[in-house]
Amino acid sequence: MVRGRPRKIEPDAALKSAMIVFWQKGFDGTSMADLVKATGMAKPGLYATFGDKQEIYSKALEQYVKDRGFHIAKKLMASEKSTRDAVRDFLQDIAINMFDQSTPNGCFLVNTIVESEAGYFHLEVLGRKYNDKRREILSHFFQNAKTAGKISATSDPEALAEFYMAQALTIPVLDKAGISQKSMDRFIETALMVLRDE
Amino acid sequence: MVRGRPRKIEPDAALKSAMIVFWQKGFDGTSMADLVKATGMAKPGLYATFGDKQEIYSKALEQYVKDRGFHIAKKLMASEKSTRDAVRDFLQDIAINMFDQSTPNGCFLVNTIVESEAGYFHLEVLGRKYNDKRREILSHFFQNAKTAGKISATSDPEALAEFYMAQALTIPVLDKAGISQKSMDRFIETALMVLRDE
DNA sequence: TTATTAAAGTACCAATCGGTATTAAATTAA
DNA sequence: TTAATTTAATACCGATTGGTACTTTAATAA
Repeated sequence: MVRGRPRKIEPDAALKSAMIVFWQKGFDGTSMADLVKATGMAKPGLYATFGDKQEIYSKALEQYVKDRGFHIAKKLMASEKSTRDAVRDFLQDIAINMFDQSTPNGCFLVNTIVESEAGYFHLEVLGRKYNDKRREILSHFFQNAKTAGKISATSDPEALAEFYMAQALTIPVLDKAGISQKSMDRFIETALMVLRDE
Repeated sequence: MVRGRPRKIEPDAALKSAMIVFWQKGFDGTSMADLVKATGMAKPGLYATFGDKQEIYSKALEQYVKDRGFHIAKKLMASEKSTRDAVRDFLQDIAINMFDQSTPNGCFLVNTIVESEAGYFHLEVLGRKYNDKRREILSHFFQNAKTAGKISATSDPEALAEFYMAQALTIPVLDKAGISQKSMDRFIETALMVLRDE
């Protein structure tokens, strides 16, 4: 059996709470006191369990991406619909998350990319790493679609992957800018016009 | 003549310096000490001239949008090229600003939109206000193009305005994500496929 | 000169920042 | 019971936070 005093808060639960706070208020906007209040852990417990503020942020972002980011991209890969319809689902899945009132607006990954600045520890590296991963998944998707003859032989899978990865970044920004659900739907349809022949 | 001790730093110059710092480090990431160092004004001078930190931020953003944001949109309005070519210029003008090494990466307005969060003073209101203005200009552009017969009668000017306003928000995020100039060009060409018939 | 005006500059405020040393409590193994 | 182990909890650290009171300096008007 495990010796010592039992934990009051499980690390995973604490990390999830910390994620919400960082997502909502950013790295600079979040204080250790905020994390203490949100997680229910005392400050020394946070340091012992996760490390310093930067490490808590890194681990929170990692959990966010694993839980949310890749899940949608993998659903895209598994889709058996037409390319156009599969991409529509992909963008709509992201948009639906935006209007979920039980989580903060926007996207934690996009926040990280935008808040990062050269010399600002590894926020920058972190944001790019996860974003590149998402673009790779999209790249495989369009590569597969091309070899399967589902999209035109003259289309550029890399360019399409880059474009729709960019749209996946845009949707959270539009959400933060206060766009309506109706406008969001129209935006997605317009973005799909790039694939109008497919 | 003006009585009293002459200013060491002109308010406009100080505001420009403050703008760069806020642009680079965000509202939370910028301290009053940072502003003192950047502007050359002492702290009491900043308060007397501009007000508190929030007011300095508001005025810095206002100056940013007036100097940079509308200038590009107005150039679009004045363009006599085809709709497609005019929009290409519009997006490329934004991209060129991104790779200007004399200013921070990204866009101050996008940073404001992303950093803002419900209940977080008027960052939110501020960001939306300026963004709406830009969308209106784009809306007029596509409206004009439609009545002039430069784009198809079946196209939706509001949807096109919304889409390209969104791309104008995306370019700075791509810049922050570390995209290359070559990829940026390819991205713009892909985004123009929405107008491929025009 | 001498007021008057306005800005610069210094020094300070309480509060909060990220981070840690230390002690108290709760569990298991012996 | 006792020792060992692990976490919780309190209290504290120096540094920095946003913001201000007060003094000094440099100009003009009388």
